[in-house]
Amino acid sequence: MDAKMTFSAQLRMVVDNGSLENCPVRQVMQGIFGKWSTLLLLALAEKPYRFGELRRLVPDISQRMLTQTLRDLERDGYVYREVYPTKPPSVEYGLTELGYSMLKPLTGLVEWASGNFEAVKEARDKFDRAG
Amino acid sequence: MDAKMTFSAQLRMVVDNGSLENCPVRQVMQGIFGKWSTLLLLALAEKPYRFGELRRLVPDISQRMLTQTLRDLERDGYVYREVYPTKPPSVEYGLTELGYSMLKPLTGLVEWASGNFEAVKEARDKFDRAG
DNA sequence: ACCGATAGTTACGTGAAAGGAACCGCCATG
DNA sequence: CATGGCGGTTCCTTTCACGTAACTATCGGT
Repeated sequence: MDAKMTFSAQLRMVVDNGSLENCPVRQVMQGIFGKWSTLLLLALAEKPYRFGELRRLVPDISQRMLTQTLRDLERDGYVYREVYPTKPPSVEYGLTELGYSMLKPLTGLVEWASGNFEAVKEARDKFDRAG
Repeated sequence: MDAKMTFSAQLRMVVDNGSLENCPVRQVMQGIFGKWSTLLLLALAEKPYRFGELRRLVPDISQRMLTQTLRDLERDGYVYREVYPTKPPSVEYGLTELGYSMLKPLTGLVEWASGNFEAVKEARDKFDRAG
């Protein structure tokens, strides 16, 4: 659906629907732009992981933020959570179809960022020097 | 450059480079994910606008946030700012080449969000009902 | 009896981001 | 002479995302 939209059509999607607070695009994007969301989605894109594996894979994340971010991603339907009744119980996280589908445009952005951060860095330095 | 990257290669881009604080991908993405950034970039994609025109186009933004967001986008090289010595002086904002280049992957995400917010909404409702 | 690993939850604190309101200089118009 | 539009800046407050630390429960091993 909506295969190609003009910029102004997209703008209207973002800006309309009454107040901006209720804007559907904003509501979806906010769930993706958390500090750890992209990182975890990329990790899970490779293969499903268990909670502890994710902790070791992303050492800077706290236990609390890992739980919370995974819950948020699960709530939005990007990630599934499966509990195996082993002892001690193990919990597997992985991407849903919706998650994979969303990851495609998201990785487009990640690739752009990793390919262009030099240009952005230069722009920043130039701007700051012009001060 | 980096035409195709595996997920794990992307993950390494995000997670490596020593501490996450210095991660280049994160540094670039944070400049894009502000509350008003996407909205303004989409607006400027249509055509250059003056400060006051942008205010009227995005009525919910405060003067302060409009100035600040435009400055941030200018600093990162996505937006140019041109002052015309009319009276009173008028200031035009528009996308740079870098801005247009970044907007392509970004609109991919916006299109995904506008096409799939129903699915996300359903996932949220289902999750919340399951309690 | 105690320690570590599993996968969390709860309470509390903090800094960055965002919002609100007022103020600024300049000029043109009524 | 003062009012309004232009393009901001400054100060103050609030909100929220994120962080730290401690606590939970169950089981296996030593």
